[in-house]
Amino acid sequence: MVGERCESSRGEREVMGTPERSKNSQIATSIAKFEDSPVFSFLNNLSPIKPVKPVHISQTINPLSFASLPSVFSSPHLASLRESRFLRRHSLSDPSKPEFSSDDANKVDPNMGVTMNLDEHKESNTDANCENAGEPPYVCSKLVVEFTETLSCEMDIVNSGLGCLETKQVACTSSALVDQRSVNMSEANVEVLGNTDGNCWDSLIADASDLFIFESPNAKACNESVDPATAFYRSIRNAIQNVQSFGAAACGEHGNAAANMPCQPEEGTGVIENMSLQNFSGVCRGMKRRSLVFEMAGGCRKNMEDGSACDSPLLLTNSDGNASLDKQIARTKTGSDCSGLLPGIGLHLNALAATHESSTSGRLLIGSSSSANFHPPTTSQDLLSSYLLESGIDTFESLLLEDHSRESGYIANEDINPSSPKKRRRKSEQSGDGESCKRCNCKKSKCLKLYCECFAAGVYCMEPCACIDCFNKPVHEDTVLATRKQIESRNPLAFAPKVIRTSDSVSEMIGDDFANTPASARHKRGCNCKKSGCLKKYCECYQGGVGCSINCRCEGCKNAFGRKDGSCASAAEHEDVEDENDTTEKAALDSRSIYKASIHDELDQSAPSQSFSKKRPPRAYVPPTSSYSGFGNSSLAFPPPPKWRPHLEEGDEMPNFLTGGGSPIKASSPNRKRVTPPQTLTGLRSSRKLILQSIPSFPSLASNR
DNA sequence: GAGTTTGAAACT
DNA sequence: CAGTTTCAAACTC
Repeated sequence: MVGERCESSRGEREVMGTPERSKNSQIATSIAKFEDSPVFSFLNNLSPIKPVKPVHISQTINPLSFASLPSVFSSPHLASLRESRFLRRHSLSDPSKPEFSSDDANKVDPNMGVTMNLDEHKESNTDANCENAGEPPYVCSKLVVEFTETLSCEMDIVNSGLGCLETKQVACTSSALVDQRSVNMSEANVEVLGNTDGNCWDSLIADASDLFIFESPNAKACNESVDPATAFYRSIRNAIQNVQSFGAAACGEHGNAAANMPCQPEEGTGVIENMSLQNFSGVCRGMKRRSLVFEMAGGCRKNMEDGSACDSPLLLTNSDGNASLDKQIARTKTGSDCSGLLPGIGLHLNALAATHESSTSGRLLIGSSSSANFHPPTTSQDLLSSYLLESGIDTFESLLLEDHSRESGYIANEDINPSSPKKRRRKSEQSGDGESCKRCNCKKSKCLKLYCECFAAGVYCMEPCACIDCFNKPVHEDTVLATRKQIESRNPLAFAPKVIRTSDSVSEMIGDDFANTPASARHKRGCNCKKSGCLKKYCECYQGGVGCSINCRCEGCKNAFGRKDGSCASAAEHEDVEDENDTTEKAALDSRSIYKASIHDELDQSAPSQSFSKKRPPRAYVPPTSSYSGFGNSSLAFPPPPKWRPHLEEGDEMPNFLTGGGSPIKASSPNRKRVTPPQTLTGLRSSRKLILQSIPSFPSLASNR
């Protein structure tokens, strides 16, 4: 019964708000009216949560007020300590509950100074006299404790007397101050005391200042103390927390009968204890929440005790500064760990990489690469950094996302075009184990060389692969990594994409539609075709769906995407001649059908093939310096847009995006090895995504560093 | 599916 | 750095 009453008082505080009801007569009426109601009992069980909300709201108003606290509350370890202490205090306070019971007035909790103080205070309160100037400072704190706990309906207000009720009134004001984020909760209590007993001011202030010392990491030992001073501090702390938790509600309700709805001291002790325990659990919840809020203010380093805690205004406030990041972290971390808000960039990237990895099954080195990103800088890493900078990529995340989207498109497109054997293979692969697997067919390289598409793409070989004696498997991870390192040592960008989109080329495009044309990208190293005329996939430029450029050493270039001499077949030409060119016709048809089928995907992918989807012909790249013109306009055939078609088509070529080998620094072309920096991507943001598409896959670049 | 072609990758 | 070899994809039949 007592427990019910106590709980009911809390619940009624929400329902009832007239201060005048705080009078004893009204209290008694209220008690008689509600205490026996099972409904209220039930409601009271639910009530503890409600009073807290206003507190949070108030906290949101002035979250900065807690700025000074972080130093005290910020440490996760400390947070745990505090939490444990809350629990401990709980257990300690529980016995104090009986204090409200006169029967338990003599009950001594050896552990609890608070209990003692409260008991003493209760006695003093029974005198309805808050003037305890003559008492030691810690006695003054009792007032605060009682006041606050009364607000939390944990205290016996009936015994407090009118004077204490007035004190509560004052306390309410202080609570309001607290709500306004008076910053220092102790001030509120000080104010309360000031109203109740000005003599306690100094001591209380001093104590209040010490109060937070309790919250310090080193305070645990202090907590062990049970001396009166410690007890006093604890009382203050409880009071502060209770004020914080219930102050807002109490402001409007403290005077009501519900607030005064007491746990009648006359009740059986055992019942009271149970009740107290029960009630205290609710209080504890509020306290925990409050503590969490503090911690949140300190940087949100602690897990939210409950879901609402994560919704706390402070969290939101915190999110203001790092909204996107927080959201991301919250999503990835299920919002349970606010510490995620403050992870190092490495952690963030790891998470991203992990996400990416999960999204792209079979990704070989993403995880390691992500972690490897933070290895001491190496030449390759520097290159990557500069590369990214030049590319206008400000985040690895975007790179990852882009790469992922690219793969997605690539995968999606695989379904569309089943023409070639590889397409079929890709398709089967797609339906099979994974999009990332390139289904290599290596027989001698053990899939540990760039010959292997899977390896070059940074993915493990999987079941669909027909490779022999394959080492590119998770079981040989060490070997794979070592090999990759070796290769990268030889060519830092060996795993970088061969085709890179350039803003320069984009800017050269007349219309926006051309921004996504293959001509907007170029093979970094250039091809070295001799016989294929750059009209087959033997040619990396063609395979990549880009035109040849000055970098190419190709002979007889007929690259439909753009010959290195700058000539190009027009769209009309492609349209007209596509039937004429038997060799490329099929591919052209395929590609166009793909375009049509994948226009929507293209929009997202921003692939150069988009232009193709519009039946725009491959645009000849007309480099300003196009000096190679030896291979004229012989071919007007509309070729399939292989390299970019991967997005649309099957993805034979897609691996090339991921596969490396292309080193801007050292061209490996047998005919002419050059030191060719990656084409600078100084494009606008508008072209960023386009650029990103040609960015080397994150894992490949970052791995093994 | 086997064989051929091709050019990048790797090696010297 | 150039030439050669190796390799596997692309291609043809």
